[in-house]
Amino acid sequence: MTGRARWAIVRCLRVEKVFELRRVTFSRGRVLPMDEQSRQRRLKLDALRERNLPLYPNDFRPEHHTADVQAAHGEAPAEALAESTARYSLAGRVMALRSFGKAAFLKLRDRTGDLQIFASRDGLGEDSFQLFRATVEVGDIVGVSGKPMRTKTGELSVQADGLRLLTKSLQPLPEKWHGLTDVEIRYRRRYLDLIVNPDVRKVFEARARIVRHVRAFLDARGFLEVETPMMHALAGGATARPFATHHNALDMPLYLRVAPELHLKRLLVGGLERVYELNRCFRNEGVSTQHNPEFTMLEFYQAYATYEDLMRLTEELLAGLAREVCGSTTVPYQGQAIELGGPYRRLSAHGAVAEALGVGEEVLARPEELARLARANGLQPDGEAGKTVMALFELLVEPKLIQPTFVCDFPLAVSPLARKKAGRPELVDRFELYVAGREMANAFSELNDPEDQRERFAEQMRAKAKGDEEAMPFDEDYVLALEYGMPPAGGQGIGIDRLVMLLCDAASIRDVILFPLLRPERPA
RNA sequence: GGGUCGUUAGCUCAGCUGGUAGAGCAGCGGACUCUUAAUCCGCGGGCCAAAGGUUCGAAUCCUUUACGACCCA
Repeated sequence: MTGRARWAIVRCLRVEKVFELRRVTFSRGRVLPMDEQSRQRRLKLDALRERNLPLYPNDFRPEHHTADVQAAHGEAPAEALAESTARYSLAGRVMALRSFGKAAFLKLRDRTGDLQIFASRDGLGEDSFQLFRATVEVGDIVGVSGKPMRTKTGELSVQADGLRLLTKSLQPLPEKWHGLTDVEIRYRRRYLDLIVNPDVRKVFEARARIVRHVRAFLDARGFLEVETPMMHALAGGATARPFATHHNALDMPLYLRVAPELHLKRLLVGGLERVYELNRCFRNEGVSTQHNPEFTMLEFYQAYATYEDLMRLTEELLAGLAREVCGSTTVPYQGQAIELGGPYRRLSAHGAVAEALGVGEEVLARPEELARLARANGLQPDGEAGKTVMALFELLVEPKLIQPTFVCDFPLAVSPLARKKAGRPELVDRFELYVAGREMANAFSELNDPEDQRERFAEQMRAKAKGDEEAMPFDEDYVLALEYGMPPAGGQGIGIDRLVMLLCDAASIRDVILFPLLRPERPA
């Protein structure tokens, strides 16, 4: 044994002794407990130290992916592979390791898939093989070079003539058979989830395809993608509570936007005519399987269009997405088959509520009767008829709308930015699209009468004064924009997270957001 | 906000009416050049989420708290 090696071992023993006494490691000045396995993994780096090799080298350049090997030799028989002169260099994470005395099988995973590596003393040479044995284990990232082969059991593999540890994993991976199922750890350490559960990556790849398709769909129709402020002096455009923050240099309160609507419509005033924004919005409300405080919304606005035009556009968009992502307009969702090929059923909000209550629609117009029906369903009517009707809608109708359904003609009281219905001033030209019992989209013919808009804001202020924390603030600057003249237009918002849930058959919004909001593990 | 359930080894989970904490995988030592959850022999590993309480004795019973899941508003 060389002096250096002996010194290294002695040092290890000392280090081990310290750990034995303290059982801790140090991280950013904090003392953390360290378990046996992590300690063992650190010790394996000593074999590299003894040979003066870099612990975390970055000079290996893989020239292929595992899928390249599969594509080139997927069907080739063993004899053909034995004569093949093809050579590959690959890099990836060791997902499984079955070791024999002088040979071992590794399952190597890169972003294209898995491939088996055969590492033997004969292939690597005595020294490399011993180094491999001393340092590499499941979870590590390695670089491999070699030629294709087929094992006795017929599995396509690469026979390694070079194998290097590129990055040591100091933490053990979750168990190979059951994997990682603890949802809390899956969300908190999404990287682990992605390493161990390949389907998770598929969801986020699908999400990227969906977003790309939406953009391409709108771009092809002459819509301009824009970015408007996420920090607003007034959080308008939706009835929701905002997150508040503060700008130090300007010493002013700011709010994270709850919707981009009012800025996008200013752009209609500016003559852009067709605009869209696909980005984050923030709402300061509860967390659930349907709600994350930050979420991604698409909003688009088209001049000289009505909400009727947008229904047709929506059918086209969703049918195209279903074909793109699921390969069919019929998509499975939580055990149900959802048909996204249009046209979708249409019904009026009042009609649907009246039907669910088993009364005539005219009954909803009588305040006493409406209040009585609301109380009979466990609601506490607050006097505003339109709001009461929509509360009944959410309770009785919404969960039953499994197949895509446009719900039309909403009460004025819940629609402060929408155009009044001609001849029915208590209603607006608006629809919401429901799929699988959930709101997927919200659209209306835009209100472009500045005097009417001024009155609607005033009504919101009255509601706020009465304690409605979700009521919209009065946006004088927006009314000023309308006074210059906004072309008649239709506008729509689509919740991208819910859309991804639908197309990926995900039960929880957390399954389609890489890093959903969770409370800190230890309160600050 | 309310209800139900959960939190035990790195991971997946047992642990009965209270009697000193268990398995598989992973890890460590050894054997093995064709495995597929490799196999075989041996060995370590735990503040039972946290704090209080009841008890001779608590992972187990009670209370509170934290975090999470599901359902409801």
